[in-house]
Amino acid sequence: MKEQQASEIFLKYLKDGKNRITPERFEVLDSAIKYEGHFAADDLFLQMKREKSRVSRATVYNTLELLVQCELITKRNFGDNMTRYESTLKKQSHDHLICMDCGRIVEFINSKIKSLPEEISSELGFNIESYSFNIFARCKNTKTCKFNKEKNK
Amino acid sequence: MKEQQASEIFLKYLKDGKNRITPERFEVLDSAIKYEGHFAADDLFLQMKREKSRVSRATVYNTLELLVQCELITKRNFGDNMTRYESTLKKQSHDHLICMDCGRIVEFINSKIKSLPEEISSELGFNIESYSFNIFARCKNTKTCKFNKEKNK
DNA sequence: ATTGCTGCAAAACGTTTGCACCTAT
DNA sequence: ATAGGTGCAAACGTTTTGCAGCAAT
Repeated sequence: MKEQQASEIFLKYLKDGKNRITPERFEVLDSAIKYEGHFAADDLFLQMKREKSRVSRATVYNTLELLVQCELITKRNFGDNMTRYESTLKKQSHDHLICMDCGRIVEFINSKIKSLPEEISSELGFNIESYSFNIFARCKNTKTCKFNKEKNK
Repeated sequence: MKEQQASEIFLKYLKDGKNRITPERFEVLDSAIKYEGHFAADDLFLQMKREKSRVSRATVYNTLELLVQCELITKRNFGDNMTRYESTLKKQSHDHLICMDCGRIVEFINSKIKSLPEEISSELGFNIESYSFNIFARCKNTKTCKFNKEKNK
């Protein structure tokens, strides 16, 4: 998917839902797509602020929710009570392993997981919406682990 | 596992770790075991307070962490930025489906998941610590869904 | 003209911390 | 005697809200 397509999808979503089309919302979309890796809402807000954007914190938080709803970004939870987001643009669906020593997040794809969430939902009488599968682990080889929780968020 | 065994496990854990053995800590253990289903730290604190316990909020939060470390309770995250706990006493390991309409939490056991987290960790060069697998879904039959997010936490 | 969206600051929320006192060792 | 734990309140970091003004329809 190209960046321009993302704008089009967002535009369509806003129109269909009778949401207003504002420059701020597209600023947030652009910054979210540009952001490398996982980010908290406030990370994005601060980054935008650094780049002299005038978009407010409230708007960033609100817009991220809209972007989740039209599936341009994904919401993640790595067990630290902080919502993280991730653009779906360049990546296929994947899951995460979080190193409990250094906080590093490793993405992986495992074919055995793929069908499970839908299968289980159906069995239980539900329609799946999404799922999250996180593994919490520690590096076997501590040399590769930087023991730096702060930098790897 | 019986409740008394839990106290013994906790006692052993505290001694081995050179942590002090205090009545407050065992009060928290007892209340956590008694609590039906999943609970937030503050839920437990308030419940204890209602039952005239004098244990402080800080002690409840601290002790819950100790109980997680000796595996008497499990930490959960259902994507709402709130840490939830659950006694491991009466149940085997399981995963959760959360209804996005009513907030109901359905527990399930699926044999295909069991070995996956360890397998994947190992492949990636990590030692597994724990994992979380949550499915977010909506009731197919809306009649069974109470649409009451507040009460089903 | 009418809503809905925005920016700002303040409030809310769950959680953590600082500190003086206390208590298990 | 001395760490370490406790209770309390205040602080913290993330997120939400209230409100006046603004801008997309």
